[in-house]
Amino acid sequence: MKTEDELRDLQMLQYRIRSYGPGKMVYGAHDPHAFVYNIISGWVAISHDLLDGQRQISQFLTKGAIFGLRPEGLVSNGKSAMALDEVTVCAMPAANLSVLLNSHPQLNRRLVWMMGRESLITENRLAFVGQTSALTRIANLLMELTVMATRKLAHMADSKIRLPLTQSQIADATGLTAIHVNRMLRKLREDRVLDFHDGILTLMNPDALKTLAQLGDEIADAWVID
Amino acid sequence: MKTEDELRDLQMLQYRIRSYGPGKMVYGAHDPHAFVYNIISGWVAISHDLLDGQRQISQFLTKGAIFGLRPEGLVSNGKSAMALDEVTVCAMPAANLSVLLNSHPQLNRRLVWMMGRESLITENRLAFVGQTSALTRIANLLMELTVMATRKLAHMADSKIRLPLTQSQIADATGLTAIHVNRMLRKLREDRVLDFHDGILTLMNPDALKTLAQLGDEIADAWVID
DNA sequence: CGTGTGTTTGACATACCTCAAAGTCTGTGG
DNA sequence: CCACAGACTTTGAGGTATGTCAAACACACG
Repeated sequence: MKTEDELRDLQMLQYRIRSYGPGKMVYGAHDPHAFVYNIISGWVAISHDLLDGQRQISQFLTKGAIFGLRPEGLVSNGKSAMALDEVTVCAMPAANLSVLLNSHPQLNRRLVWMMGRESLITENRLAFVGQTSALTRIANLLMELTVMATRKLAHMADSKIRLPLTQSQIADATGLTAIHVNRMLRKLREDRVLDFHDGILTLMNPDALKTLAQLGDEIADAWVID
Repeated sequence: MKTEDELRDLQMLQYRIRSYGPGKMVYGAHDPHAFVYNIISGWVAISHDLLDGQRQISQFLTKGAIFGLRPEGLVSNGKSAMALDEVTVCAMPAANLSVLLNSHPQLNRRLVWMMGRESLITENRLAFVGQTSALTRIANLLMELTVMATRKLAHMADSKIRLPLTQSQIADATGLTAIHVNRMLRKLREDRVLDFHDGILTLMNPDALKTLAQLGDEIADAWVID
């Protein structure tokens, strides 16, 4: 199912279009979140806050992604969604969605697919954060974001891609400190693999990056929303 | 929906009951997995293998959990499911399941709930692996498994719980080495917090453990399958 | 012109890993 | 019954990847 069809279905709901500037929260860690969101444009980061104030970014989302959904009866406290750049979303009351799901098997299947995709991506991130070096984690994350942004895996040398991230956000996603992320980005630049600067990623050597990122072919499929 | 009702529904499928001994693979990293499984008894570990042979355990599952499900069209290579003790599962062809889902909204909702629950748990693990110390990661994992096994959060001092895990498996789940897990377990024993020995966890000081594990109340709800 | 956020760099500290070796227990075959 | 191998655990010594602390720089914003 294409995004356009999906959006048409969503018009049967009391949806609202909302926009958020960079750094604005779509929902906060302790908000009762009664809405489900579909990204129309821009980047959103979903993060999970721990009791001592540490933050783990679990996902980066872009156009077509759905977020804010929760299992009924479970409170997922400590989760928040932040706009990374200028973001436009379609927000609808969660209650209305569950009604629609029963009558629209297509939409239901789409939703199940999205949730499964999300799981794959999160488990992939977990595996890298748990098992690999700082350099590999960063390389893998940048590959993920690149594929999400461009919706393709292969890139020519010196391609430039806009990724509206700070080094600090890369740190929160990879389980590193911003300072160490900075050191690793410097090393990647010195090794002529990539240059990440002011939200612009330059792929100096895409093949080297793919190797460093320990990229399996399969996961890249999940990064692309068709 | 209770497990009994669900099992009754599953009888409409060509399900098969299968058993696996400790260490046996329910499915391997490169198997085409055509089945979906529902655990009747025992523990199963789901893990994600990286290219260089590293392994990350992303979930531990017990009675009532569903696994083996994948988003249509996405190959999730490198994932495997291993029996930790004597495991009995109900296996059904994935194709049959999707037919049933359309006709049984109850089952469909249950499945969506399970997937959401799974996501919460994996994101929680990611946050701990990415952001916390070895001691906290281990404490948090042991709390998770304890709650899954007993289906309740509170425990009296010196309660004993059977958790059929090796230190090496704890290491694979927490992103540590088995050697370091051993050292941390020794420290927990010396600090009279817990003792983990031959698959038996003794909660010497449950409150101290809960604090160490940085346990939020909400996530515990997701650990219990009702 | 000051304040804040993000980046960059250096010196130093440490949590965790690696390597090495011995100990325990179980199962197996002679 | 003994010898052996294999999985898991335990401990020590030493190394290193990453974190911490400190300071300066750049840039945007009011």
